Amino acid sequence: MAEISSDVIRGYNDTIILFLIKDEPSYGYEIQKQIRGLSQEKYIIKETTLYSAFSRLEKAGFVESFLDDSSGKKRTYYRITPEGLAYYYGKCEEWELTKEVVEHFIMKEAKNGSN
Amino acid sequence: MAEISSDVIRGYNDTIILFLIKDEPSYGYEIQKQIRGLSQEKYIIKETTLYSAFSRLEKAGFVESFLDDSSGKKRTYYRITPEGLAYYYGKCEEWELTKEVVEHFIMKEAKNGSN
DNA sequence: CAGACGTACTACGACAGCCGTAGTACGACA
DNA sequence: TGTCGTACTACGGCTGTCGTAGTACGTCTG
Repeated sequence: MAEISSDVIRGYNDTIILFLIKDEPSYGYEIQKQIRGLSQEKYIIKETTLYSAFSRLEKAGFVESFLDDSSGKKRTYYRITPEGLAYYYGKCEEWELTKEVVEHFIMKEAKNGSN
Repeated sequence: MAEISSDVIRGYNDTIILFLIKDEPSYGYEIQKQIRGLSQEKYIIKETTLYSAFSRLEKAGFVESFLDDSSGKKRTYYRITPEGLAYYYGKCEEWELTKEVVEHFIMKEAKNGSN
């Protein structure tokens, strides 16, 4: 059973995060669980990867953070900015292109049979 | 016009190279041109990226090199090994999985319209 | 009430792969 | 003779991922 290598996803972690906060703000732990769930355990983002992505995105102006402890837990929520949304849509378009390109070099039905 | 960022392809450069030598050996310059051509100029691999991939692949036992100057030019050709072929097919399967996962987070028809 | 467990992070440093820059070398062509 | 295209090699910087570790607080359990 193939596993997804992180180098493949590398260019899309930011995009995945933006997707998950684009309708409503969320926070690290929750996003991690959502990625895990939506990918059916096929992709589990590492905490350090996730939080460093947040700071990168905030530095870039693609997300804004705010604190909320109304749940009893202190959490840093992230909200997408208009620039972040534009970036997200750009990445979606890029994805379509990338897919097209990569598939020139990929064989589906790779092989039937043995070793 | 979207451009493909290298981080996206990062996990697939090796796969692309293996694809291009899997039926017959080839060499750096030629492979570079093939990638450019097959992707319709959408992906242009950098020389340094390409050659460092070759040495990585050779170290891993996925390709073998040999010299040929019968064309008047001295060239280092690379030939895929059985292990390299197996790796290639594995990557093809991984690609299908990756595609599936990423597309949970991508919106097609991202937006119609302006800016 | 102590300790384990789950939640929610932060800090630090290593490493891999991409890429910019630069340089070599040689043949063809003008 | 000089420029262009071919065919590389070397070096070093940078970005993003990830291993390891540690903090802190709430809840649940015995």
